[in-house]
Amino acid sequence: MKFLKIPAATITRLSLYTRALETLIKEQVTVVSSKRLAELCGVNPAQIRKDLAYFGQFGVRGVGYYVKELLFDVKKILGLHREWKLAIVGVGNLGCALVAHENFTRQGYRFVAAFDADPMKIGRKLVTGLVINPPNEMHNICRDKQVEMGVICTPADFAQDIANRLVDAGVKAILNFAPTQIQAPDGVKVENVDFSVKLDNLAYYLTTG
Amino acid sequence: MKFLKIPAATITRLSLYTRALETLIKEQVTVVSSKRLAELCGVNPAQIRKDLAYFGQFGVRGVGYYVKELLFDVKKILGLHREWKLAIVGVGNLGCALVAHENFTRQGYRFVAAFDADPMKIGRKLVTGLVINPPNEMHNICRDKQVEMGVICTPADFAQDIANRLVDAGVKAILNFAPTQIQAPDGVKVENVDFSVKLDNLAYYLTTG
DNA sequence: ATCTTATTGTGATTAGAGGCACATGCGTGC
DNA sequence: GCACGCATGTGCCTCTAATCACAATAAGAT
Repeated sequence: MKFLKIPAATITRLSLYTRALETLIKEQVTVVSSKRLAELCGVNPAQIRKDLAYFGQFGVRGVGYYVKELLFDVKKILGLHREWKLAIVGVGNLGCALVAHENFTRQGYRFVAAFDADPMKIGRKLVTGLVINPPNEMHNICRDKQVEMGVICTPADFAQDIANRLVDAGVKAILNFAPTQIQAPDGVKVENVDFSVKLDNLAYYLTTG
Repeated sequence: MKFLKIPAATITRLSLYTRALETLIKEQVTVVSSKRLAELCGVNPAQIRKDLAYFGQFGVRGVGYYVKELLFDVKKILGLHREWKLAIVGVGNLGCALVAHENFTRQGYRFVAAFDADPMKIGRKLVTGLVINPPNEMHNICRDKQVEMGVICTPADFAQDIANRLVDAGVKAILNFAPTQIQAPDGVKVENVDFSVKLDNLAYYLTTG
């Protein structure tokens, strides 16, 4: 396949594939067809084949895909073959929950720093043993601990300021849970986890059918 | 404008617009152009005008949109002019955090029931005063309290079972935080909040540039 | 009253993603 | 060793969504 720009949706689906493949491994399935995998992920079989085709040839014609191999390859494509160092900013209810959450721990995502503006919290430890630091130390600590991703769990009003600080500290990827749009310079990727938007979608659906 | 099927992406953006409009109201701005609003939301101005055009004419040519009016209209479109009754299932760290979170409380989303399978938790109260019930009472309680949306915060393995119970209890909209794909019958809308996928996106971005 | 300026609403255009369908090629059975 | 069946890889087509560009039109200035 020629060298093409890869759709963001493809990357998102690759992530879905890894989960389905992990499930298959648990069930001791060794080979899977695009048809079967498609059912598990709720997508079109051709879609799967095309997504994979962006990165090479992973299947065997007449057979399918070897589950373990494919999982390895897809993880490698996504960059999940290594550990990632994260910092959490805003250690309220949600922030604490995330630090301990399986979605992070399952793969190689590790929190190595925590920040909060609340003076009452500074110096305290999270359940993981992580010490909470004040935001003004973000620059030094993040560089020190080589933080690669920042997770923002502050109220919306502070999110942009925190994002700026993270960028300043050399962080190139931000996961934003605050319900607001964050501006970041080129070269910094922001992903929003916006459940208020999802809720509104549901409300609309229920309202109109 | 003719009667057309409305893209899901449009609804998602409408939700973004409401947030930007609320910010503008706080800043006492009374009129806004599609250009300005587009900047705030990070989208194309024509996109905004077209999104709105699906539902009618809301602007004044040569002037722009009256912020307060537009916010009212868009909220009405999304169904945010009324209260919505939710149930939370899975009251771990994340579940607890969500029940108290501003994203839900800000608009008219109200938790009226909570469920968890852990016998240690049943009968206890959340910070909001909500009593935790066992899953087998879901059917009766949800119908009793007229729950309209269900929020799933269980581990992935239980998510599908819980979804089935919610559907059985007459719930027509599900917000799923578990990292797994949920099957639901026609007429039931499922939205996934999947931060493990978002993380993987960031990992990919950092890996390949 | 008319002209100017600003901004909407929308038809036309472009871009892009998803799905179909078939040729390709691997493995198995005879 | 050959033929058959099956699932991949991929060119092509379709459909949808985003963007452009302009005509319509409202407010304010002259």
